[in-house]
Amino acid sequence: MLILLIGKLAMNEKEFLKKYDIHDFDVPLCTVDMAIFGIIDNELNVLLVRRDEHPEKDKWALPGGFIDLKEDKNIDATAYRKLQEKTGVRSPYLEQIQTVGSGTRDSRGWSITVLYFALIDVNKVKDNLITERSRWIPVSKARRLGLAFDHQALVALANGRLKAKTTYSALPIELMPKEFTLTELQTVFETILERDLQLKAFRRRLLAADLVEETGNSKIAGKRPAKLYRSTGKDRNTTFSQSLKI
Amino acid sequence: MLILLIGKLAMNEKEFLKKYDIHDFDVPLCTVDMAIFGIIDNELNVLLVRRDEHPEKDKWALPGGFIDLKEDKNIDATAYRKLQEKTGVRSPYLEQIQTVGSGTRDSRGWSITVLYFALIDVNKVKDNLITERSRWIPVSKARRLGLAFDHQALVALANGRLKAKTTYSALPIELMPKEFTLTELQTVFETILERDLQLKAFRRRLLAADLVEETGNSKIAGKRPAKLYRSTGKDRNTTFSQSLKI
DNA sequence: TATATATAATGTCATTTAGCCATTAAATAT
DNA sequence: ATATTTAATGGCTAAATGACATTATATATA
Repeated sequence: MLILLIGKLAMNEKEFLKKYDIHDFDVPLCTVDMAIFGIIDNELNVLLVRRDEHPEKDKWALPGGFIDLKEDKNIDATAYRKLQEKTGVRSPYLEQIQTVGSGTRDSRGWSITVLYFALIDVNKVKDNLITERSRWIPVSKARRLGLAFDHQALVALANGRLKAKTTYSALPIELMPKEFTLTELQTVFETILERDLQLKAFRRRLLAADLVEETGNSKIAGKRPAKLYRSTGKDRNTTFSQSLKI
Repeated sequence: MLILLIGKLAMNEKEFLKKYDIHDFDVPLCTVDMAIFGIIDNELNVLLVRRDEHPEKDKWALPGGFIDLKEDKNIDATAYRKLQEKTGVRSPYLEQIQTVGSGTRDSRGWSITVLYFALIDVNKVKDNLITERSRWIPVSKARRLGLAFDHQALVALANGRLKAKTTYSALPIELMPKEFTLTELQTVFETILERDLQLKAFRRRLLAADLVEETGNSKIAGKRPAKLYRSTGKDRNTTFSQSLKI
């Protein structure tokens, strides 16, 4: 009897799925967009592309696109694929930020986009991928370009998240080349936070948490040579108990 | 000439949109799910519903559903609507957590869900909405029910976010009735954090940040009457510079 | 060669906030 | 009255950041 019942339920579900067609319902358009950040000349840049197609053709936009239902196992895979296509970078720092959806943000109809942000060392990006239609643009200048859709707001969202995380983590290390001086790293932090930091407090914080270590090399930029450091790889997980003031 | 060009572009876009049909592409199924939390008998509960329909019929699940493309202006509106349907609560604390998507989480095909969490005072929920098929269930027991889809993981995600936020904010105040004692509030914090807190440190933190204020009333629970407090309404925005240990 | 200068790095104390534990306060029960 | 129990405060310690002075190491130049 119990088995019969289970059998009946299973059959019902089978029949249900047989008849089920996603196209019977109105569904929103669904995309993944990437805010890929990198540091160029002590400035925070975001990778933008000029749209090849309608709508919003020829406007600058965040790289992104549709989920490939055959290729992408999950939604993170879509983001990794997009990032790979645009930068060639293997293992970037990637994090989902937020999903934005409304009936008005895309002229094609009700649409949602899952926004990710990525932090990469710009030197790792394959040169041939940076073209007239795919460029690093300073975040401060991006708003003047009149980005496609609501991508202006998406850049602001991603930038806000990066800024917030920078007050309680060492995530910006992901933006650095293999070897860097602590002065360079501090400058990157200051760029993101849009304020100056105390030199001593900054170093103490990073070193106490064992987030960076000396490479033994040094770099002559100014007068006295600066020690070069590398990441210990802990920066993706470490959160400080005390956050920096805003 | 320039005007002609613009005219041409505009026409192209118009034509493009005319031909555009979302159903020409394979799109994922898209839902919104809600993890609605409340405190009952000093325990963290989540509102679950028994599924009326296939797939996963009769299994317990998070309340949720499809975006109503005609009614919902944006995706937050979908979440508010779902919450209103299930609880009748007007202005809950609501926050988007994460979007989960994969080809395997739903038997109907590739699907994504935008997960929200809400914090409400259980007393505000209309009694008639709590039925045999829509019940408060302790988070600790939810995992034993074998929830539908990946809702087990979604509850864990939401619970994790709540726990994390409780270390650096006063968000759990949103779970309290209008008037409450600080001992009661501390118990709620301890429930969420799954550890005891220092009485003095807890009060100092909340009072110094001006998050609660005396109502002038008191409540006789044990021996000495306890002062009753109310929220000052700052708890949604305040983040402490120093987070509690985990 | 000595000295000025600029950048790098460290020393030290003040401030803030959480952790901890003892003590006091205010009610009820006996 | 006194014991008991829960509520609330006092006061010290510990940990981490903020602020600023001081020292270190290179180059440039008289």
